[in-house]
Amino acid sequence: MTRKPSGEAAYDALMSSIREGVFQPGDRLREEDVARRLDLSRTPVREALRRLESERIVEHRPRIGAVIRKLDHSEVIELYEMRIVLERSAAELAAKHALAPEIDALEHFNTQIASERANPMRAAAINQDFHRGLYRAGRNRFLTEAARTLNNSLLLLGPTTYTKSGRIDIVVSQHQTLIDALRSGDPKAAGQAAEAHLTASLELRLQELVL
Amino acid sequence: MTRKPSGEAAYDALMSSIREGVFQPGDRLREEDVARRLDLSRTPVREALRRLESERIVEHRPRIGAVIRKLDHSEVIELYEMRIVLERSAAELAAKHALAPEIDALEHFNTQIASERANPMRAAAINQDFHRGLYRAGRNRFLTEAARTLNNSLLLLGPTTYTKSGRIDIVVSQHQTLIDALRSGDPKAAGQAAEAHLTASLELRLQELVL
DNA sequence: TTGTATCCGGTTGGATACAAAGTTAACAAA
DNA sequence: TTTGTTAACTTTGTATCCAACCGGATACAA
Repeated sequence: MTRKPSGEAAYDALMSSIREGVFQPGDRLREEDVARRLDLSRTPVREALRRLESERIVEHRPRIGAVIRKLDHSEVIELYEMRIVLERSAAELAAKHALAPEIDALEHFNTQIASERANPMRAAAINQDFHRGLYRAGRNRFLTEAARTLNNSLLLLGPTTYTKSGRIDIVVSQHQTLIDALRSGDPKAAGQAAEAHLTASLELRLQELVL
Repeated sequence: MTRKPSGEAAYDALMSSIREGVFQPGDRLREEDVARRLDLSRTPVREALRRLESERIVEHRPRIGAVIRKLDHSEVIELYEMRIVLERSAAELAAKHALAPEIDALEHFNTQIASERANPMRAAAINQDFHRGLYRAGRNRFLTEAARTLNNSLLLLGPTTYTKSGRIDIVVSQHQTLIDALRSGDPKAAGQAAEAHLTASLELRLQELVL
């Protein structure tokens, strides 16, 4: 068994740290610091940081270090706008290409989300699976990859908004609308359902950001 | 004047080489070779190669080196499909956000393309400007960035298909349809114009690939 | 002749050492 | 007290060095 390259390990570790909020937007990541923390040399750390830079998670400021990006208001809007673009397209494509078992799987995820009403963290995780499944059903690797990158950027905004009571039920029903459209192989309806879903999500996010 | 970091220079150099066909899909890029050629050490070269990898231009094969990717048939389809997604969205957004001078600029580019009928290379270059302008008018940095990456992938397919006689006139007229839609601020029409334009482009590309 | 084991060369993976450049802090002067 | 200047320090940029690993070639045995 060949173990995974350190560079990748460093990338994963940093990603997790960001996901868990250990590093916050605005934080500096000095190569030497990170290297010490992960018990590696600077070389693989650098590699990881450059990768984060190419995904626009960090900004590279010479002589300062990598800084975790802050998204200003307009960037948040653009981010969600882009997410809507991608997800609408994924839904349209999935309506054309998805096989019945794939749609079944989506429905299964949605049921699980509903049953985890009490546990927002868990529900959010399954929600990720749902969306990943949708992209995969769309059968376009470039689209899937773009979505993955975009989701990473989304981490910069902090944890997902699943705490509001009643929110989960709304999400589940929106998912169901999408699933129905997929089953009937209606790209247009699927696209609109996805768009409506994410638009709602954006509105909620904006309400939170105002706080 | 601080000169640009070698890593970036290496990236640009490699990118140009690919654009100009010096390196072809399937070619191996050994770090040491590239380093010698650019008169650098392996470190910045590595950085450039990793970046190319993250943009899916090269594939990283341990102990073999970076290999310039070959796109199989289904990937070509997916690539264009994705391009249609992005450009349709850019057109829709541009219809909402573009200022009159921006649309004027697009029209100017289109006129230039028409006047360079005799020089396909030159026309292709201006065509790039046209599309870049469209994205910028869409006012979404994530979308613009995704398009940039995708265009790099497109380089893997070789030079653009502007040689066919009459092709340029068709392109120009399709661009004009799009411009008209932008002027009337009609996102739907703009999106459809963009989609029609790129669909035609895909068809042509596929005809060539069969050869 | 074919299958297998072993060895050697090539290539990347990672670490360290050194150079260059910006940042910051201290100090002096207004 | 504030501002300008300088000098030390911090941090990245690049080169080089060593180690690990894979692949192929070769030799030996069945």
